[in-house]
Amino acid sequence: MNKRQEQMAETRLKLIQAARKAFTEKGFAKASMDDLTSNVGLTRGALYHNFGNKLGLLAAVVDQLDSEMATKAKTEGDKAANEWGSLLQEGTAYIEMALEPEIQRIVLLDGPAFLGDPSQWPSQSACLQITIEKVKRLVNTGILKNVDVEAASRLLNGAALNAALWVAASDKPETVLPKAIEAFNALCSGLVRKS
Amino acid sequence: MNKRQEQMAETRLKLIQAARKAFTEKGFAKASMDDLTSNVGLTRGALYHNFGNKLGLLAAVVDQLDSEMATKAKTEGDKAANEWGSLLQEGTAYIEMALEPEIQRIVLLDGPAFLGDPSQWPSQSACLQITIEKVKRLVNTGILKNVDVEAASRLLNGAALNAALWVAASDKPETVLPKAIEAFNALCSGLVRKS
DNA sequence: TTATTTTAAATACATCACGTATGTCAAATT
DNA sequence: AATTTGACATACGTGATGTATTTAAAATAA
Repeated sequence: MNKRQEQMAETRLKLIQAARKAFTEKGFAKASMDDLTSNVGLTRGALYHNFGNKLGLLAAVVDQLDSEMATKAKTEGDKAANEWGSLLQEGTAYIEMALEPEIQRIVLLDGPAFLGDPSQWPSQSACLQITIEKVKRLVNTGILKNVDVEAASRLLNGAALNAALWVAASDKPETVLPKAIEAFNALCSGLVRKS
Repeated sequence: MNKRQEQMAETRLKLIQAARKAFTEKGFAKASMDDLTSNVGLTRGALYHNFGNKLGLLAAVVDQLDSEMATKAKTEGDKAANEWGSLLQEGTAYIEMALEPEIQRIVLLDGPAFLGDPSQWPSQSACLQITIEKVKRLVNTGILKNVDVEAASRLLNGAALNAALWVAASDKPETVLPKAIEAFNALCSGLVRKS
């Protein structure tokens, strides 16, 4: 790799790091690009050169977070004993991740508002893809009803997201979280094929 | 009522109308207050006098839309033969309403991003309240499992919302909509107490 | 090694939107 | 009829984005 490319990769990392912090703390709309760049010893020149504009930077940040989420969800899901438990585990993991301010603010709130529907993002919402894969397998093995895979996956993700928003905004998250997970599991059971 | 108050009420209506239009077309962030006020023959002076700031105007608009949604959902739900069907009907109505650009852009995307968690809005999300009432009654009559009412309601609302975002962003909404509704019904059935 | 070209990033500038401070005129009050 | 209130307009300051230009360092070529 070039010395130039190395340098550039480093500034991209720096900028994304700074953006994650700034967007989380101030929200995308109120985060100043002058501020966040100077925090890592750069100027907006670097930012526009690397990401085109403010939205481009947001897209890059969302992409990074989304892929981190997908990895984590998959890891957690794989810990379960069977495929069905795996779906529940992934959902739980998703709810818990969505409690992190970084995820919530950037991916769940600002992301859709400024970049539009997640399924049309460049990253194509890796997180949703994971759920789709899992549901598809469960439908194919006959464990789940024969519902539309993408529909069911999107609904599950949506439910998990709202659960997380609720938990995060509540006074006592630790009390509310188990209730959210229980309700999520109940909803999931609605997809099971009746024996 | 005063002549002055009459006038003021009229300008408030005008501004909210203009805002609904502008926010829907450009999104909250990119909507210019100079533009939307001049569209109804006013200036930003009127806006700041009546709503304090840009966020105040958004809150007023969201409040209006939210209460329209709640009314509609209730009306649709009341058409059903029984309480259970009523819940499904409300959910369906919610999904269908969320297809309207106005609802989607302002209430579902910009609202949470700029005003925060819907349950903490001044309107307290009338829409969610309706669902909570319905679920509460179904739990009390023993039709639903003994899950936490608010948790279940929030998850249902979240699922419906994401379903709508999906349908709206799809190429053929008319094909996708029934799939979304079917999946929603399946999820709901997970809340039913086993006989 | 030296000269030339590329290019990552900085700087300077134009534009535009928000919010505040001030002004104005009609309407309500006395 | 005089005075005060207040709904809205106007003028201005601040700050943020995006673009055009410049700089300087690294890659390439001679």
